[in-house]
Amino acid sequence: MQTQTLSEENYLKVIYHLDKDGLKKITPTAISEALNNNPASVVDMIKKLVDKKLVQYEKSKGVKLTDKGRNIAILIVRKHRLWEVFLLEKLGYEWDEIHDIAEQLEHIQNSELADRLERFLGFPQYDPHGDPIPKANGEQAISYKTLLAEIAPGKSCKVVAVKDTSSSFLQYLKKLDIGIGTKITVLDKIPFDNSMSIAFGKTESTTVSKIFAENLLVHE
Amino acid sequence: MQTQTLSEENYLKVIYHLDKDGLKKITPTAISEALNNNPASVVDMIKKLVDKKLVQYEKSKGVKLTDKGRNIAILIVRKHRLWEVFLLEKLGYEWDEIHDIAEQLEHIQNSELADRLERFLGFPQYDPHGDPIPKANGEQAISYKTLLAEIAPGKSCKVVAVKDTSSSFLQYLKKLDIGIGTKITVLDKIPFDNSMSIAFGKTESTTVSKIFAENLLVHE
DNA sequence: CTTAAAAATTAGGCAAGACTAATAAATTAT
DNA sequence: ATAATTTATTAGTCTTGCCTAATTTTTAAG
Repeated sequence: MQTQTLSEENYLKVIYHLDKDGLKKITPTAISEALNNNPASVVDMIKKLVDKKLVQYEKSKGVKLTDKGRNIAILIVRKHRLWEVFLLEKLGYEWDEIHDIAEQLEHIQNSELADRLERFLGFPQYDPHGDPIPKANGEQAISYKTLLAEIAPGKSCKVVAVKDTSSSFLQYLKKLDIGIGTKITVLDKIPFDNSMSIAFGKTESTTVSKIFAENLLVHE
Repeated sequence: MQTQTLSEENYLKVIYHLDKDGLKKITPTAISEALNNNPASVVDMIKKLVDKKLVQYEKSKGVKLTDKGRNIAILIVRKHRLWEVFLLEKLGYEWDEIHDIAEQLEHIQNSELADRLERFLGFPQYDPHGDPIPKANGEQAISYKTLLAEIAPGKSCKVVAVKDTSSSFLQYLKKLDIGIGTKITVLDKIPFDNSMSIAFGKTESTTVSKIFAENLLVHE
């Protein structure tokens, strides 16, 4: 099993992410926009990836990952998300700092690394942005990410991520003592200004604004 | 503060390691042997590193790291050794598996990473090979290590590190069941070939070669 | 001191992966 | 359907970091 270059891995990952829905045609231009590079470079790389049987390419159907290519991409995503959990939970980084580091860590090559890391972290299901972490066999939990604003009164949810990563928002959350994993119960929604009253931790009731509720991602 | 390429970092690290004693002249050939590449490549890179003011080079005095270059090298070594501790203690890797992974991890770029990792690991002083972990300010614990080869017959010592970290050597140690902390008693030295017979653990007597004894670092 | 051997350097190339500019093909709009 | 526009592709360069072969410089030996 030959190994990929860093660049090849990044292409596979981007193609995988662009394929989210599975319907849209993945074109060289789309890839070049995602990678912030030149379409001509993409065409070159597609040829290389086709040679290596990591993708298929037909002008009419666009780029498709082969099983082999998809497996590699999933492993990279798996590593990325596991490392994000590590950076946040173990090293104490903030939500907005971990992505760039995980972007580097995801390329560390060692056949056992992802599995060992996963075990060490206690088999987390979601990363700190609320995205599901693929399992060793490639399976993925479904992403239930919703905005707090969409939770119905009476229901509870668990904070998985923030949409706005500005430090003013993060500091506000810290002050409230809301973090990843905090369980929030929605008590009431006020139609007038779309604010909501919520309960969490030791706080029995607090009112948060519409903007607040639209920037907190939760799992039901 | 501009960042280094992977290759540049590897050169700085190798030059730093070659400078251990501080006396020997560091030549392009020595570097090429350490990196397992061609002297011509080394000459190219030296020019580049001189331009970046990371090393100085005079034919008569050889290659010297500048303060800037040395600081970068020390940080790489620091990261390498911290990651080794992580891999061994947290992820449960074996002694001989960690080097190659740390070799990749040492290049992860983030200004806070080493410090956070160090705190997470509880400020370890030595890595799993017994080598001191440089502190954030560049200071290093002193290495009190001696070679097994220098231990007099009749005396005992404790393994603290290996000099050769090749996996062939580490695997040999594993097979013998020698690891960090193993107590070894030197029974005899054979002047003919500088081999020595030693006792350790349940092994009452085994003969090891000169090369072996010169690659095992111990504490009397 | 002169010669042989070793080390350093230069010159010229190569592969990866990016770029620009030019051209061809496919879409979209008229 | 044809023109206009957008997309894809090709050709030719560039940089990084490596290589080989040839040459020069240094060191070591006789």
